[in-house]
Amino acid sequence: MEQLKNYFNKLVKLTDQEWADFQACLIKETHAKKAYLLEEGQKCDFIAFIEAGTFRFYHILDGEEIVTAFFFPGDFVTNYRSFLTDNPSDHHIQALQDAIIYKIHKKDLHALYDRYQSIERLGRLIAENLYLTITKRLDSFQHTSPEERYQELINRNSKLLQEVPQYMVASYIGVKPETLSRIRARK
Amino acid sequence: MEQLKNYFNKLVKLTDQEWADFQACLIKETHAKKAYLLEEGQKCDFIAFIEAGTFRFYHILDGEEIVTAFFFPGDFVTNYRSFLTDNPSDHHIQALQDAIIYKIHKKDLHALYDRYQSIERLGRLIAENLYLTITKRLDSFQHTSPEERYQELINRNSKLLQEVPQYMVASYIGVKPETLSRIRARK
DNA sequence: CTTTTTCATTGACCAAAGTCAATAAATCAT
DNA sequence: ATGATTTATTGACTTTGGTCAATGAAAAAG
Repeated sequence: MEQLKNYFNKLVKLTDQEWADFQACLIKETHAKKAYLLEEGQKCDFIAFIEAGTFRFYHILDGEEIVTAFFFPGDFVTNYRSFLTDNPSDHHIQALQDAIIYKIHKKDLHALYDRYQSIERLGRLIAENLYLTITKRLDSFQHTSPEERYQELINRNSKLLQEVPQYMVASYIGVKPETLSRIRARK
Repeated sequence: MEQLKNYFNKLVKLTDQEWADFQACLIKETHAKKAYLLEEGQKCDFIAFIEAGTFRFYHILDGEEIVTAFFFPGDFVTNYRSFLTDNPSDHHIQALQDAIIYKIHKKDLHALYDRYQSIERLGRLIAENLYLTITKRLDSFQHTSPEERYQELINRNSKLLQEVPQYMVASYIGVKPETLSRIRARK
Protein backbone atom coordinates (compact mmCIF):
# COMPACT_ATOMS: atom_id res chain seq x y z
CA MET A 1 0.00 0.00 0.00
CA GLU A 2 2.88 2.32 0.84
CA GLN A 3 4.47 1.14 -2.39
CA LEU A 4 1.39 2.25 -4.32
CA LYS A 5 1.26 5.62 -2.57
CA ASN A 6 4.92 6.18 -3.45
CA TYR A 7 4.28 5.26 -7.04
CA PHE A 8 1.43 7.74 -7.26
CA ASN A 9 3.41 10.46 -5.55
CA LYS A 10 5.99 10.28 -8.32
CA LEU A 11 3.22 11.12 -10.80
CA VAL A 12 0.92 13.53 -8.96
CA LYS A 13 0.82 14.97 -5.46
CA LEU A 14 -2.38 13.79 -3.83
CA THR A 15 -3.76 15.52 -0.76
CA ASP A 16 -4.50 13.41 2.30
CA GLN A 17 -8.19 13.66 1.48
CA GLU A 18 -7.68 12.49 -2.10
CA TRP A 19 -5.50 9.62 -1.03
CA ALA A 20 -7.98 8.63 1.68
CA ASP A 21 -10.85 8.59 -0.81
CA PHE A 22 -8.78 6.61 -3.23
CA GLN A 23 -7.68 4.16 -0.60
CA ALA A 24 -11.29 3.67 0.46
CA CYS A 25 -11.99 2.20 -2.99
CA LEU A 26 -9.15 -0.33 -2.85
CA ILE A 27 -10.06 -3.95 -2.27
CA LYS A 28 -7.37 -6.24 -0.96
CA GLU A 29 -7.47 -9.73 -2.47
CA THR A 30 -5.32 -12.80 -2.23
CA HIS A 31 -5.08 -15.30 -5.06
CA ALA A 32 -3.61 -18.75 -4.78
CA LYS A 33 -1.14 -20.02 -7.34
CA LYS A 34 -2.94 -20.99 -10.58
CA ALA A 35 -6.08 -19.03 -9.65
CA TYR A 36 -7.63 -16.86 -12.33
CA LEU A 37 -7.90 -13.14 -11.70
CA LEU A 38 -9.79 -12.85 -14.98
CA GLU A 39 -11.02 -15.38 -17.52
CA GLU A 40 -11.55 -15.06 -21.21
CA GLY A 41 -15.03 -13.77 -21.98
CA GLN A 42 -15.37 -11.74 -18.79
CA LYS A 43 -15.35 -7.97 -18.80
CA CYS A 44 -12.34 -6.60 -16.99
CA ASP A 45 -13.87 -3.97 -14.72
CA PHE A 46 -10.84 -3.37 -12.54
CA ILE A 47 -7.21 -2.36 -12.34
CA ALA A 48 -5.15 -4.02 -9.63
CA PHE A 49 -1.85 -3.13 -8.07
CA ILE A 50 0.39 -6.09 -7.29
CA GLU A 51 1.81 -6.27 -3.80
CA ALA A 52 3.15 -9.81 -4.12
CA GLY A 53 3.14 -12.54 -6.73
CA THR A 54 3.47 -12.86 -10.49
CA PHE A 55 0.71 -13.09 -13.09
CA ARG A 56 0.62 -14.17 -16.68
CA PHE A 57 -1.63 -12.72 -19.34
CA TYR A 58 -2.36 -15.31 -22.01
CA HIS A 59 -4.86 -16.79 -24.37
CA ILE A 60 -5.39 -19.97 -26.33
CA LEU A 61 -4.97 -19.80 -30.08
CA ASP A 62 -5.34 -22.95 -32.17
CA GLY A 63 -5.08 -25.03 -29.02
CA GLU A 64 -1.85 -23.35 -28.00
CA GLU A 65 -1.21 -21.01 -25.06
CA ILE A 66 0.20 -17.66 -26.08
CA VAL A 67 1.63 -15.51 -23.31
CA THR A 68 1.39 -11.80 -24.05
CA ALA A 69 2.59 -10.37 -20.77
CA PHE A 70 3.90 -11.06 -17.31
CA PHE A 71 3.00 -8.83 -14.38
CA PHE A 72 5.22 -8.46 -11.34
CA PRO A 73 5.02 -6.82 -7.91
CA GLY A 74 4.80 -3.07 -8.39
CA ASP A 75 2.95 -3.41 -11.72
CA PHE A 76 -0.67 -2.80 -12.46
CA VAL A 77 -2.45 -5.92 -13.61
CA THR A 78 -5.56 -5.63 -15.77
CA ASN A 79 -6.79 -6.32 -19.25
CA TYR A 80 -6.56 -2.64 -20.00
CA ARG A 81 -8.13 -3.06 -23.41
CA SER A 82 -11.21 -4.72 -21.95
CA PHE A 83 -11.21 -2.20 -19.11
CA LEU A 84 -11.25 0.71 -21.55
CA THR A 85 -13.62 -0.66 -24.18
CA ASP A 86 -15.95 -2.80 -22.02
CA ASN A 87 -15.45 -5.61 -24.50
CA PRO A 88 -15.07 -9.11 -23.08
CA SER A 89 -11.51 -10.11 -22.39
CA ASP A 90 -9.73 -12.20 -24.98
CA HIS A 91 -7.11 -13.20 -22.42
CA HIS A 92 -6.88 -15.01 -19.12
CA ILE A 93 -5.00 -13.54 -16.20
CA GLN A 94 -3.58 -16.21 -13.95
CA ALA A 95 -1.50 -16.10 -10.76
CA LEU A 96 1.76 -17.99 -11.14
CA GLN A 97 2.40 -17.80 -7.41
CA ASP A 98 0.31 -16.97 -4.41
CA ALA A 99 -0.43 -13.28 -4.80
CA ILE A 100 -1.69 -10.21 -2.97
CA ILE A 101 -3.27 -7.38 -4.92
CA TYR A 102 -5.24 -4.17 -4.39
CA LYS A 103 -8.10 -3.84 -6.82
CA ILE A 104 -10.03 -0.76 -7.82
CA HIS A 105 -13.21 -1.07 -9.85
CA LYS A 106 -13.83 0.95 -12.95
CA LYS A 107 -16.98 2.63 -11.63
CA ASP A 108 -15.17 3.73 -8.46
CA LEU A 109 -12.20 5.01 -10.42
CA HIS A 110 -14.47 6.96 -12.74
CA ALA A 111 -16.24 8.48 -9.76
CA LEU A 112 -12.83 9.60 -8.50
CA TYR A 113 -11.98 11.00 -11.93
CA ASP A 114 -15.14 13.08 -11.74
CA ARG A 115 -14.47 14.25 -8.21
CA TYR A 116 -10.76 15.13 -8.36
CA GLN A 117 -8.81 16.63 -11.21
CA SER A 118 -5.63 15.27 -9.63
CA ILE A 119 -6.93 11.71 -9.96
CA GLU A 120 -8.12 12.38 -13.50
CA ARG A 121 -4.51 13.38 -14.15
CA LEU A 122 -3.28 10.24 -12.48
CA GLY A 123 -5.46 8.29 -14.90
CA ARG A 124 -3.90 10.13 -17.81
CA LEU A 125 -0.39 9.46 -16.55
CA ILE A 126 -1.12 5.80 -16.03
CA ALA A 127 -2.48 5.50 -19.58
CA GLU A 128 0.60 7.31 -20.88
CA ASN A 129 2.89 4.97 -18.97
CA LEU A 130 1.10 1.91 -20.27
CA TYR A 131 1.50 3.35 -23.76
CA LEU A 132 5.25 3.65 -23.24
CA THR A 133 5.47 0.11 -21.90
CA ILE A 134 3.70 -1.44 -24.81
CA THR A 135 5.65 0.67 -27.30
CA LYS A 136 8.85 -0.83 -25.97
CA ARG A 137 7.49 -4.31 -26.46
CA LEU A 138 6.40 -3.54 -30.02
CA ASP A 139 9.88 -2.16 -30.73
CA SER A 140 11.43 -5.34 -29.51
CA PHE A 141 9.21 -7.44 -31.79
CA GLN A 142 9.98 -5.21 -34.74
CA HIS A 143 13.70 -4.78 -34.30
CA THR A 144 15.22 -7.67 -32.44
CA SER A 145 15.71 -11.39 -32.86
CA PRO A 146 14.19 -13.92 -30.45
CA GLU A 147 17.68 -14.40 -29.03
CA GLU A 148 18.02 -10.69 -28.26
CA ARG A 149 14.52 -10.60 -26.79
CA TYR A 150 15.48 -13.46 -24.53
CA GLN A 151 18.59 -11.63 -23.39
CA GLU A 152 16.70 -8.40 -22.74
CA LEU A 153 14.12 -10.26 -20.73
CA ILE A 154 16.52 -12.07 -18.45
CA ASN A 155 18.62 -8.94 -18.05
CA ARG A 156 15.51 -7.17 -16.85
CA ASN A 157 14.32 -10.02 -14.66
CA SER A 158 17.06 -12.53 -14.05
CA LYS A 159 15.00 -14.71 -11.75
CA LEU A 160 12.08 -15.05 -14.16
CA LEU A 161 13.08 -18.55 -15.19
CA GLN A 162 13.03 -19.65 -11.59
CA GLU A 163 9.49 -18.37 -11.33
CA VAL A 164 7.81 -19.39 -14.55
CA PRO A 165 8.10 -22.44 -16.82
CA GLN A 166 10.35 -21.98 -19.79
CA TYR A 167 7.64 -22.65 -22.34
CA MET A 168 5.80 -19.54 -21.13
CA VAL A 169 8.93 -17.47 -21.58
CA ALA A 170 9.29 -18.94 -25.06
CA SER A 171 5.78 -17.88 -25.94
CA TYR A 172 6.34 -14.43 -24.47
CA ILE A 173 9.38 -13.84 -26.70
CA GLY A 174 7.49 -15.24 -29.67
CA VAL A 175 9.07 -18.64 -30.32
CA LYS A 176 8.28 -22.31 -29.74
CA PRO A 177 9.64 -24.07 -26.64
CA GLU A 178 12.05 -26.10 -28.78
CA THR A 179 13.52 -22.91 -30.20
CA LEU A 180 14.08 -21.32 -26.80
CA SER A 181 15.75 -24.50 -25.67
CA ARG A 182 18.11 -24.24 -28.64
CA ILE A 183 18.75 -20.54 -28.05
CA ARG A 184 19.79 -21.39 -24.52
CA ALA A 185 21.91 -24.31 -25.66
CA ARG A 186 24.08 -22.21 -28.01
CA LYS A 187 25.74 -20.17 -25.26
CA MET B 1 -11.04 21.98 -37.88
CA GLU B 2 -14.69 20.91 -37.74
CA GLN B 3 -13.38 17.35 -38.06
CA LEU B 4 -11.24 17.82 -34.97
CA LYS B 5 -14.08 19.36 -32.99
CA ASN B 6 -16.29 16.41 -33.91
CA TYR B 7 -13.62 13.98 -32.85
CA PHE B 8 -13.28 15.70 -29.49
CA ASN B 9 -17.02 15.86 -28.99
CA LYS B 10 -17.21 12.10 -29.18
CA LEU B 11 -14.82 11.94 -26.24
CA VAL B 12 -15.74 14.89 -24.02
CA LYS B 13 -18.23 17.72 -24.28
CA LEU B 14 -16.27 20.95 -24.36
CA THR B 15 -17.93 24.28 -23.61
CA ASP B 16 -17.61 27.04 -26.18
CA GLN B 17 -15.08 28.71 -23.91
CA GLU B 18 -12.96 25.56 -23.60
CA TRP B 19 -13.04 24.94 -27.32
CA ALA B 20 -12.17 28.56 -28.05
CA ASP B 21 -9.18 28.41 -25.70
CA PHE B 22 -8.10 25.15 -27.24
CA GLN B 23 -8.49 26.45 -30.75
CA ALA B 24 -6.43 29.51 -29.88
CA CYS B 25 -3.47 27.20 -29.29
CA LEU B 26 -3.72 25.44 -32.64
CA ILE B 27 -1.19 26.32 -35.30
CA LYS B 28 -2.08 25.57 -38.87
CA GLU B 29 0.86 24.35 -40.95
CA THR B 30 1.30 23.09 -44.47
CA HIS B 31 4.04 20.66 -45.37
CA ALA B 32 5.15 19.83 -48.88
CA LYS B 33 5.61 16.24 -49.98
CA LYS B 34 8.87 14.80 -48.57
CA ALA B 35 9.17 17.56 -45.95
CA TYR B 36 10.07 16.53 -42.42
CA LEU B 37 7.64 17.31 -39.64
CA LEU B 38 10.18 15.94 -37.18
CA GLU B 39 13.72 14.67 -37.54
CA GLU B 40 15.62 12.13 -35.53
CA GLY B 41 17.36 13.75 -32.58
CA GLN B 42 14.80 16.52 -32.12
CA LYS B 43 12.44 16.61 -29.17
CA CYS B 44 8.85 16.19 -30.26
CA ASP B 45 7.11 19.01 -28.42
CA PHE B 46 3.80 18.82 -30.27
CA ILE B 47 0.81 16.75 -31.25
CA ALA B 48 -0.73 17.52 -34.63
CA PHE B 49 -4.09 16.69 -36.11
CA ILE B 50 -4.00 15.78 -39.80
CA GLU B 51 -6.45 17.61 -42.03
CA ALA B 52 -4.93 16.40 -45.30
CA GLY B 53 -1.99 14.29 -46.38
CA THR B 54 -0.21 11.14 -45.23
CA PHE B 55 2.89 10.84 -43.06
CA ARG B 56 5.30 8.06 -42.38
CA PHE B 57 7.07 7.47 -39.11
CA TYR B 58 10.40 5.76 -39.70
CA HIS B 59 14.02 5.43 -38.72
CA ILE B 60 17.24 4.13 -40.17
CA LEU B 61 18.66 0.96 -38.67
CA ASP B 62 21.85 -0.54 -40.11
CA GLY B 63 21.48 1.70 -43.15
CA GLU B 64 17.94 0.52 -43.75
CA GLU B 65 14.70 2.46 -43.45
CA ILE B 66 12.23 0.89 -41.05
CA VAL B 67 8.68 2.23 -41.18
CA THR B 68 6.88 1.92 -37.86
CA ALA B 69 3.67 3.78 -38.65
CA PHE B 70 1.64 5.61 -41.22
CA PHE B 71 -0.57 8.53 -40.27
CA PHE B 72 -3.64 9.52 -42.26
CA PRO B 73 -6.16 12.38 -42.28
CA GLY B 74 -8.12 12.28 -39.04
CA ASP B 75 -5.18 10.83 -37.08
CA PHE B 76 -2.93 12.55 -34.60
CA VAL B 77 0.66 12.66 -35.75
CA THR B 78 3.43 12.93 -33.18
CA ASN B 79 6.27 10.95 -31.73
CA TYR B 80 4.21 10.35 -28.63
CA ARG B 81 7.06 8.68 -26.83
CA SER B 82 9.34 11.68 -27.29
CA PHE B 83 6.41 13.97 -26.49
CA LEU B 84 5.78 12.19 -23.19
CA THR B 85 9.36 11.60 -22.07
CA ASP B 86 11.13 14.64 -23.54
CA ASN B 87 13.72 12.30 -24.97
CA PRO B 88 15.02 13.07 -28.44
CA SER B 89 13.07 11.35 -31.20
CA ASP B 90 14.50 8.15 -32.60
CA HIS B 91 12.27 8.49 -35.66
CA HIS B 92 11.69 10.84 -38.55
CA ILE B 93 8.20 11.99 -39.46
CA GLN B 94 7.91 12.76 -43.15
CA ALA B 95 5.03 13.94 -45.33
CA LEU B 96 4.34 11.54 -48.19
CA GLN B 97 2.05 14.05 -49.88
CA ASP B 98 1.42 17.73 -49.48
CA ALA B 99 -0.22 18.00 -46.09
CA ILE B 100 -2.21 20.31 -43.82
CA ILE B 101 -2.05 19.88 -40.06
CA TYR B 102 -3.06 21.62 -36.85
CA LYS B 103 -0.33 21.54 -34.26
CA ILE B 104 -0.56 22.08 -30.54
CA HIS B 105 2.57 22.50 -28.46
CA LYS B 106 3.18 20.51 -25.31
CA LYS B 107 3.48 23.56 -23.06
CA ASP B 108 0.16 24.95 -24.35
CA LEU B 109 -1.56 21.61 -23.95
CA HIS B 110 -0.26 21.29 -20.40
CA ALA B 111 -1.51 24.77 -19.59
CA LEU B 112 -4.93 23.67 -20.84
CA TYR B 113 -4.70 20.50 -18.74
CA ASP B 114 -4.12 22.69 -15.70
CA ARG B 115 -6.92 25.06 -16.53
CA TYR B 116 -9.72 22.68 -17.54
CA GLN B 117 -10.54 19.30 -16.12
CA SER B 118 -12.41 18.49 -19.32
CA ILE B 119 -9.24 18.92 -21.34
CA GLU B 120 -7.25 16.93 -18.82
CA ARG B 121 -9.83 14.21 -19.46
CA LEU B 122 -9.42 14.63 -23.19
CA GLY B 123 -5.70 14.05 -22.70
CA ARG B 124 -6.46 10.86 -20.80
CA LEU B 125 -8.83 9.63 -23.49
CA ILE B 126 -6.32 10.36 -26.23
CA ALA B 127 -3.62 8.44 -24.37
CA GLU B 128 -6.05 5.58 -23.86
CA ASN B 129 -6.92 5.55 -27.55
CA LEU B 130 -3.29 5.54 -28.56
CA TYR B 131 -2.78 2.62 -26.19
CA LEU B 132 -5.55 0.70 -27.94
CA THR B 133 -4.10 1.48 -31.35
CA ILE B 134 -0.65 0.28 -30.52
CA THR B 135 -1.99 -2.80 -28.78
CA LYS B 136 -3.68 -3.84 -32.00
CA ARG B 137 -0.42 -3.49 -33.87
CA LEU B 138 1.45 -5.55 -31.29
CA ASP B 139 -1.22 -8.23 -31.54
CA SER B 140 -0.79 -8.37 -35.25
CA PHE B 141 2.99 -8.83 -34.91
CA GLN B 142 2.51 -11.51 -32.31
CA HIS B 143 -0.27 -13.50 -33.89
CA THR B 144 -0.29 -13.11 -37.64
CA SER B 145 1.94 -13.90 -40.58
CA PRO B 146 3.28 -11.16 -42.84
CA GLU B 147 0.74 -12.29 -45.43
CA GLU B 148 -2.15 -11.77 -43.01
CA ARG B 149 -0.72 -8.42 -41.91
CA TYR B 150 -0.62 -7.36 -45.53
CA GLN B 151 -4.24 -8.38 -46.02
CA GLU B 152 -5.37 -6.59 -42.85
CA LEU B 153 -3.58 -3.46 -43.96
CA ILE B 154 -5.05 -3.28 -47.43
CA ASN B 155 -8.49 -4.18 -46.11
CA ARG B 156 -8.21 -1.24 -43.77
CA ASN B 157 -6.78 1.10 -46.37
CA SER B 158 -7.22 -0.22 -49.86
CA LYS B 159 -5.68 2.79 -51.55
CA LEU B 160 -2.50 2.76 -49.47
CA LEU B 161 -0.44 1.22 -52.24
CA GLN B 162 -1.46 4.00 -54.58
CA GLU B 163 -0.17 6.47 -52.03
CA VAL B 164 3.05 5.00 -50.74
CA PRO B 165 5.85 2.95 -52.31
CA GLN B 166 5.60 -0.75 -51.79
CA TYR B 167 8.93 -1.04 -50.00
CA MET B 168 7.56 1.16 -47.21
CA VAL B 169 4.54 -1.08 -46.85
CA ALA B 170 6.88 -4.07 -46.73
CA SER B 171 8.83 -2.50 -43.91
CA TYR B 172 5.64 -1.61 -42.06
CA ILE B 173 4.44 -5.21 -42.09
CA GLY B 174 7.90 -6.39 -41.08
CA VAL B 175 9.37 -7.99 -44.20
CA LYS B 176 11.86 -7.18 -46.97
CA PRO B 177 10.61 -5.69 -50.25
CA GLU B 178 11.40 -8.95 -52.06
CA THR B 179 9.19 -10.86 -49.67
CA LEU B 180 6.24 -8.54 -50.06
CA SER B 181 6.62 -8.83 -53.81
CA ARG B 182 6.40 -12.63 -53.45
CA ILE B 183 3.44 -12.44 -51.10
CA ARG B 184 1.61 -10.40 -53.71
CA ALA B 185 2.66 -12.72 -56.51
CA ARG B 186 1.17 -15.83 -54.88
CA LYS B 187 -2.47 -14.72 -55.16
C1' DC C 1 11.69 12.96 -75.23
C1' DT C 2 15.53 10.76 -73.41
C1' DT C 3 18.42 9.73 -69.60
C1' DT C 4 18.99 8.62 -64.92
C1' DT C 5 17.48 7.02 -60.76
C1' DT C 6 14.37 4.64 -58.02
C1' DC C 7 11.39 0.82 -57.35
C1' DA C 8 9.56 -3.88 -58.22
C1' DT C 9 10.15 -8.54 -59.73
C1' DT C 10 12.36 -12.96 -60.15
C1' DG C 11 15.82 -16.66 -59.40
C1' DA C 12 19.24 -19.37 -56.75
C1' DC C 13 20.77 -20.13 -52.44
C1' DC C 14 21.07 -19.59 -47.21
C1' DA C 15 19.68 -19.14 -42.37
C1' DA C 16 16.46 -19.39 -38.76
C1' DA C 17 12.51 -20.99 -36.72
C1' DG C 18 8.74 -24.49 -37.05
C1' DT C 19 7.21 -29.39 -37.03
C1' DC C 20 7.17 -34.01 -35.68
C1' DA C 21 8.93 -37.42 -32.87
C1' DA C 22 11.69 -39.62 -29.36
C1' DT C 23 13.75 -39.33 -24.95
C1' DA C 24 15.18 -37.39 -20.59
C1' DA C 25 14.46 -34.60 -16.64
C1' DA C 26 11.72 -32.42 -13.33
C1' DT C 27 7.49 -31.87 -10.82
C1' DC C 28 3.23 -33.37 -8.80
C1' DA C 29 -0.07 -36.42 -6.63
C1' DT C 30 -1.06 -40.22 -4.05
C1' DA D 1 8.89 -42.96 -2.21
C1' DT D 2 6.96 -44.15 -6.59
C1' DG D 3 4.33 -43.72 -10.42
C1' DA D 4 2.10 -40.31 -13.44
C1' DT D 5 2.20 -36.08 -15.66
C1' DT D 6 4.30 -32.08 -17.21
C1' DT D 7 8.27 -29.81 -19.00
C1' DA D 8 12.75 -29.61 -21.43
C1' DT D 9 16.06 -31.32 -24.69
C1' DT D 10 17.73 -33.17 -28.99
C1' DG D 11 17.55 -34.89 -33.84
C1' DA D 12 15.92 -35.02 -38.68
C1' DC D 13 13.46 -32.61 -41.82
C1' DT D 14 10.35 -28.72 -43.70
C1' DT D 15 8.87 -24.08 -44.29
C1' DT D 16 9.44 -19.29 -44.59
C1' DG D 17 11.66 -15.28 -45.01
C1' DG D 18 16.44 -13.16 -45.89
C1' DT D 19 20.44 -12.33 -49.03
C1' DC D 20 22.64 -11.42 -53.21
C1' DA D 21 22.34 -10.51 -57.89
C1' DA D 22 20.28 -9.66 -62.34
C1' DT D 23 16.62 -7.71 -64.97
C1' DG D 24 12.59 -4.99 -66.00
C1' DA D 25 9.36 -1.22 -65.11
C1' DA D 26 8.14 3.19 -63.57
C1' DA D 27 9.01 7.77 -62.12
C1' DA D 28 11.77 11.90 -61.86
C1' DA D 29 15.12 15.10 -63.83
C1' DG D 30 17.15 17.34 -67.42
